[in-house]
Amino acid sequence: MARAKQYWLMKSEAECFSIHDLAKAPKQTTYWDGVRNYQARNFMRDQMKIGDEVLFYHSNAEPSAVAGTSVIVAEAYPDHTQFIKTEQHYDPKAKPDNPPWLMVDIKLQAIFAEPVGLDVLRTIPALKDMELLRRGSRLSVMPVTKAEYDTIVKLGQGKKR
DNA sequence: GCCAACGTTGGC
DNA sequence: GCCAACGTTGGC
Repeated sequence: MARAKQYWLMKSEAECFSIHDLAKAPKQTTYWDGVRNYQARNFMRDQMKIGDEVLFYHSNAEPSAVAGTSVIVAEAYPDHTQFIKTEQHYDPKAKPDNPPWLMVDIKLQAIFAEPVGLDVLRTIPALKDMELLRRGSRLSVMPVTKAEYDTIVKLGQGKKR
């Protein structure tokens, strides 16, 4: 039996790589490099599958917000940037025969008509248990429930007024 | 294996 | 730019 689709939230600094950069990328697809946290890596390595849907979150943004959705199009494989000295996320301890850091590929699905800001997320009772909203939460890749995902997508599509 | 020091994330 | 919270490092 097919495994149930899972839902995720991935953070990117809007200044660094925004959903608009993804929209301009070839095939509207990119590799998600730079994850250097074991918990986040383990989510990608062990649980992320092709077809899983992802909330694209802008951190350190004005305002910080979920900006849209994307879909996993390649499962975890070695992140080549860990071996490149000039890369921001270069890891001098990474061994090519056993690379610790992985990445996935994501493809744009939709840019929200109305980005859903952190302040809005905090006001929604159905979202109160989200990892993102936990005090001190710093994970850059984290699971969300289908209910949370659907709630945020609905907000992002915007209401007719 | 403890834990202090340090570095990073990310909201504000 | 500040700083709280957290992860990582390294001395012991």
